[in-house]
Amino acid sequence: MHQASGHNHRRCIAAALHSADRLCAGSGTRMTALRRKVLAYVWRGHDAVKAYDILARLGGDAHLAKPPTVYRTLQFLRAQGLVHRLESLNAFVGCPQPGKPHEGQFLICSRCGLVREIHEPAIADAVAEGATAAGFRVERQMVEVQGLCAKCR
Amino acid sequence: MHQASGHNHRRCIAAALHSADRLCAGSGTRMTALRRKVLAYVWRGHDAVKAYDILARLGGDAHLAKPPTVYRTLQFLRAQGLVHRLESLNAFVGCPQPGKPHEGQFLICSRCGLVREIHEPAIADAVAEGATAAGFRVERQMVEVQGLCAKCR
DNA sequence: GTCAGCAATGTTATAATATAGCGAGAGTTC
DNA sequence: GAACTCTCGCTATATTATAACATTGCTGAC
Ligand SMILES: [Zn+2]
Ligand SMILES: [Zn+2]
Ligand SMILES: [Zn+2]
Ligand SMILES: [Zn+2]
Repeated sequence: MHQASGHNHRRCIAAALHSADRLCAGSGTRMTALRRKVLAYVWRGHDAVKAYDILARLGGDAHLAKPPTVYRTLQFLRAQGLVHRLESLNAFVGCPQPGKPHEGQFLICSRCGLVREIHEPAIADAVAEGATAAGFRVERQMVEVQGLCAKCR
Repeated sequence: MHQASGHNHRRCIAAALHSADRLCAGSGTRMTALRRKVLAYVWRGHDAVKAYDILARLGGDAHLAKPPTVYRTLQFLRAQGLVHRLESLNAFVGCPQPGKPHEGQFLICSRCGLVREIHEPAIADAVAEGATAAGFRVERQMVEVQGLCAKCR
């Protein structure tokens, strides 16, 4: 787990859970205990989480959860915009600014695992322009950058 | 398989195999029959190929290939720059301009499967700038766009 | 030529990631 | 409380990928 030092991470978790309540209330969906538990675990740090790690965690509670439980829950959280999937890692990360649909870009530290989500219009615009120039109509952008974070350089 | 109409696809395959010969000769590696066969199959069209489809194809030749054979061969081809991996599809596609290391961007048609590789410095630059602004040192960029190609729009 | 060395491929087993399909339970509505 | 629907459990299976070791076969020194 990556725990960025110099900040009170409990606030990150609390903020994520609060956003979840707000979003679910707004969309008529339910923020159940299971979903809350999974979201909290995704937010255990600022790195990406594997589905089977969540599974093991839930299983540890003596419930012995099965894969569909985790994947369904993750799908729900993604649909609410609370969690993103990192395609290059087959892993999941909490969205720090859920609520508004966005084209995020992800910076992934290959040393400590930190995942930082940024929203640079310049990137999204450049991608959109490049695709349009090639005759493509963009539905979804996936931008993931592997590298070293400020602390690990 | 996606076969873009209006072009002689045999030339695409021949060009890929020729590039492979040239690159291997230049790097002191061997373009073996197996590698040639896999590369030719990756180039059976302009869409992405799954590892286990390659496996089935090789197995069809009565050799019954095993997964490591395919993954090792793909790894070799990727190392030579002849093939790219599409992270969002868990699939592979031939590089139309191998030989020079490049930060490619991939446009993936969600209807017909066509994969088009572009090289827009504007995209790579925007990503590099965004990452640098966030304190990251970039090692590898992954840009994949899902959408509709010109024919499918 | 032949033999040592190394690159390539074969083989077995297993790990890691993900979904289909159906049924039971719980909250909501009327 | 009966009907409805969303949620969750559960079994099974599909898909993607790697570890570890054995064997084959090319290549270059001699
Ligand atoms: Zn935090
Ligand atoms: Zn986000
Ligand atoms: Zn072609
Ligand atoms: Zn390329």
